Order: sequence, then structure tokens, then C-alpha cells
Amino acid sequence: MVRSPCFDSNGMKKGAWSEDEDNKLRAFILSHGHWNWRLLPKYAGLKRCGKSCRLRWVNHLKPGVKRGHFSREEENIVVKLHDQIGNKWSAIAAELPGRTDNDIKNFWNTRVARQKKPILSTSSSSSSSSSSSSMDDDNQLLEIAPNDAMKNIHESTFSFDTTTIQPQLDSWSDKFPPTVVEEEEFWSPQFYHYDWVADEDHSIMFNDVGGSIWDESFELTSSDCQPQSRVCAPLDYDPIFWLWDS
DNA sequence: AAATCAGGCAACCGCCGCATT
DNA sequence: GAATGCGGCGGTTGCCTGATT
Repeated sequence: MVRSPCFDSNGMKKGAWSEDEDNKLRAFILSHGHWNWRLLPKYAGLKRCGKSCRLRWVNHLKPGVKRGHFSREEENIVVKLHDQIGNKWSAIAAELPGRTDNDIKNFWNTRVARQKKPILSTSSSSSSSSSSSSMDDDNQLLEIAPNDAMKNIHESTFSFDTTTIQPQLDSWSDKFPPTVVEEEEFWSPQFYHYDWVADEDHSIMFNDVGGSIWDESFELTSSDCQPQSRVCAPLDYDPIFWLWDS
């Protein structure tokens, strides 16, 4: 999880911070503030460089720093702002009280950016329509209009693969038979898939920033919800949302 | 049970912009 | 205007841990 402690050529300690170091840094800053990061470690009795102290304070010790998983709301904000301003982690962090730029960067790199994978296959059938998709006759799909909650997502690049799609959990298979949708052409070298559920009033709620439609589709969080797949088109297309009609 | 793999994340590195001299 | 120092930022590394083989 953390680097092992070591010392650089100047005798400055590097790597993981000990509890004792944390206590020294916290106590010093709380009583004296941080007027000069370069000199601070000397006066605080720490064998660390100023940058290391600053990073430790900002990302871990500073009062109010949030730890743990991002809420759904926070995830949506990160996705939205990243679409707008790109890798401006500090600017994004400014909109999320308690979150640090490092935290957001890690979140994005490990749980969002990774989901953008290259397309694995394409079909010869061409389509320029956002609503072009064939459906299995036995499994009627309902198409619903996107709502405001989807606007942020729509600004990202999306595509999808509709090879064999089926619920992954046995408990769902009984209730919702596997459905096959014919493979569609892809519009984009990247795709993204969000699992979601709809409440009774058809409001949209995201479950997770899901993986590819091949390996993570149809994750549900509530037994009351229908298995659903949201399929998004790239920038030039309107998103389409499908509900399995059970 | 051991080895390997992959995900998560703390921490480091180098660069940049701004303020001061 | 140039040089210097500092803080801040984004990219990247590398260790730890849990999952998988």
C-alpha cells in the first residue's frame, strides 16, 4: 500500500509516514501553521522534505479530509467536471469538499479511466442512427427518453457491444431470461457502460460506473428493479435507454 | 498452500507559474 | 528584465493486499 521508509542522499526520509511523524506534523501545523514548507520539517523535528510534509498534510492530516469510497453524487460530479475541464484534478477537487486532487486522480485512474477499453470487434452492418439496434423478438425492449440525469454522461464518448447479453446471476436468470441483441456497429474506439436502475417514477439512478458490457452488465442493487442495460451513443448521438420488459 | 495477478492508493518526481529580490 | 525560491499541480511509480490460479 505504501512505500517502505528509506532515506535519500540528503538524509531525508522517504516513503511511508509513521504515526509518530504524523503526530509531529499535525501538532506543529495546528499550533504554528505552515508559513514555509521548506523550513517546516526542520522546526517540526522531521527528517522529511517540505514537499513531502505538504503532501502528507494536504492529503491525509488536514482536518476535513474525506476518506473512503466516493458517493454516487461525487462520482457524477467528477465525471461531469472531467468532461468539461479534463485532468484538472485540483479544480475538480475544489468542487468536492473534503476530497483532494490526489484522491480524485486516483479515483479517476483506477475506477473510471480503466473502463474505457478498445473495441474488441465490429460489425459490417452500418448505422448512423442513435436508435439503430435490433432486438430479440422474445424480449421486447422499451425505449425511454433520457432525462437530465443523463446529460453529464452523454457528453462522454460512448459505444457498445451487443453480442450475447444475459444476466450474470442465477437468481436473475429465472426471472429474466437471457436476451440476445444483434451485434451493432461501433461508432467510437472507446465505449463506456453504466449500470443503472429506474425507480417507479422512471427516474434514473446509477449503480456503478460499470465495466464493459461483456463482463459487468446487469448488475443490480435492488430486487425490485428490472434488469436493464443502458446503451449510450458517442458524442454525436442521443443516448438511448432500454428497459427489459418483464 | 504457494505462486501469480490485478486493483488500489500513498507518495515521489519533475515541471510550471507566481512572487520576490 | 533576469535570477531565484517556493508552492502547487499532474503524471507516474511501486508497494500492499485481496483475488485467482
